[in-house]
Amino acid sequence: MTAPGLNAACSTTILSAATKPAKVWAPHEQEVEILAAIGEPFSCLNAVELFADLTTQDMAALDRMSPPRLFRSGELVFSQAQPVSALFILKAGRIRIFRVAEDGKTLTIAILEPGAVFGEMLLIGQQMYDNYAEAIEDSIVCQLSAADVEEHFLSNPKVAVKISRLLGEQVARLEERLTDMALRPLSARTAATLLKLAETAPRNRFTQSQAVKLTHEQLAGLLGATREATSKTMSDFATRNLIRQGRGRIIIENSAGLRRISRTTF
Amino acid sequence: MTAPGLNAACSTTILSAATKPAKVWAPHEQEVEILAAIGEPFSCLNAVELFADLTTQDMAALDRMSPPRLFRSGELVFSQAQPVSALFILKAGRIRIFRVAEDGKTLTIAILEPGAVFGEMLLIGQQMYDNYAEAIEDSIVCQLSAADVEEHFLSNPKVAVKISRLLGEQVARLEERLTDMALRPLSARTAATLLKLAETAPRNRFTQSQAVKLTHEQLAGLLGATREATSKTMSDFATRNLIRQGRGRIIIENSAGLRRISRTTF
DNA sequence: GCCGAAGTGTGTCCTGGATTGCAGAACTCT
DNA sequence: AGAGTTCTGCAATCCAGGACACACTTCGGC
Repeated sequence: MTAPGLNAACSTTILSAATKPAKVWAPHEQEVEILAAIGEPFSCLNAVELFADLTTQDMAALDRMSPPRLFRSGELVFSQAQPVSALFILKAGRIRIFRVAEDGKTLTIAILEPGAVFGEMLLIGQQMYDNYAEAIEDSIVCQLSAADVEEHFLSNPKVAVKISRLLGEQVARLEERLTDMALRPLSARTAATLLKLAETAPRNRFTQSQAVKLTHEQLAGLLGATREATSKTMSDFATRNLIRQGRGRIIIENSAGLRRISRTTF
Repeated sequence: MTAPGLNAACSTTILSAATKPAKVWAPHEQEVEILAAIGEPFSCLNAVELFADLTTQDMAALDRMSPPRLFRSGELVFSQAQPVSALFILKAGRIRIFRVAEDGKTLTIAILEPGAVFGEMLLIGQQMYDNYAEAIEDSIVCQLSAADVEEHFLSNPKVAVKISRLLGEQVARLEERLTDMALRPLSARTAATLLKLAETAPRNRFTQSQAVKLTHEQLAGLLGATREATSKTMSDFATRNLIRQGRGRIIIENSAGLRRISRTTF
């Protein structure tokens, strides 16, 4: 239950610690909390599906080679300046992967939850990869160097197949998103995105409602829309009782209704 | 030189035959031409980069199992109704991969040239894959059944790695396209797309100009825009001498100029 | 408690493309 | 050579969202 899975249901203590953003480098007691988490018994590797087929020895070896590192909320994990040369595993916190246009506008490709693996492009010898990764909460990230990955990984056919599957899913998701972008109005995209995000989110066992922990601005980045337009859509949804709003969090009230809207074209 | 590569530079006879569309099933002499191509000495498999690492025996075996099949211009290679259950190799002609929205509007995901492999999602056990594939010229396609692929393929780690690379490139392309869609105006997207298409196209050795063989409508499908808007952009480009137009083909005259526009944001 | 920052609600104006509806030009087939 | 298709070119109108510009509120820090 403390094992970091793909959803955020893990290790509440870590998460709640990471939740408090500390923009201006204010090392206080919360930092100790986070740092404590680094030393926790659970390695970066286990419980990450990608590594499930490794031998215990390999796993241990890799684990020793992958020092956990803390990124403050707002810090860049990688960028053009510091191009990807490693495989990252997100242990705690949240990371936003995004791209930047010439004029500075950005589109968020994904928002990662603990347990996610990123920087996978390196696995396939891709140099050109102009994505940025930024911690949107204080986050703990382990990194495996390219060489280590090469040695322990690509040799193992089971892992290779798993990587293919991973990438394949990503392709499917991206194609879906692309067509949404091209031929669906903002309202539909918003509804769809909320639902998708909710899947990952923990469900309140009593009310069955689910909370998405994002600001309108972050959501807008994901939708490829402006903050204003997104806000408008959200308050529209709110008045229709499809969602409830709280500063930085959105609670899905009526997922059926959202699903209907998400299928709408006009 | 007759070997089908990833660009369209191969086997001119086949291609020119396939060029003539025959919408209403009019089996005439052109068909014989196409059918003749089926029997040609070159197998579907060799010269496709994905299979380069197979043993000659494996290759021969697979080749025997992959009957070439003719699709008329306009025919569907697969769809929801006939979901993907095989790996396809495009031997001659051109295939358009696309998705459909509820209201019937479509977005073209890719336009494939001879030598391309598609239906790769099956490789990774993806069922949900609501893409359609349609021949936009008379095309010859070989197909490998899922079982055959499984047996001869996934066992081979080199091939697995190659598949990863393939998918990885696709991910990169899609992310690029997604951000273009989200934050670039039509003109920029059009220019960028033309340039990308031109890469694949053969280059006129004298003028250095390259021709993209698409109608405005097909291009619009790729851009996620209407035919009209695309036409407008194209004639704009034409008056600026960036391109020259011909029914169903666009000749790049000034790729530097296009590149400049493709980087523009406004 | 107070202050500043971050997050949200609105309102107005303005524009890039979608929509609609034709008309002419270029091919293809017979 | 004629007839039906397929492409391409306009032009008029409409509208979802972008760009700006603020006001208000909630929160975390001091």
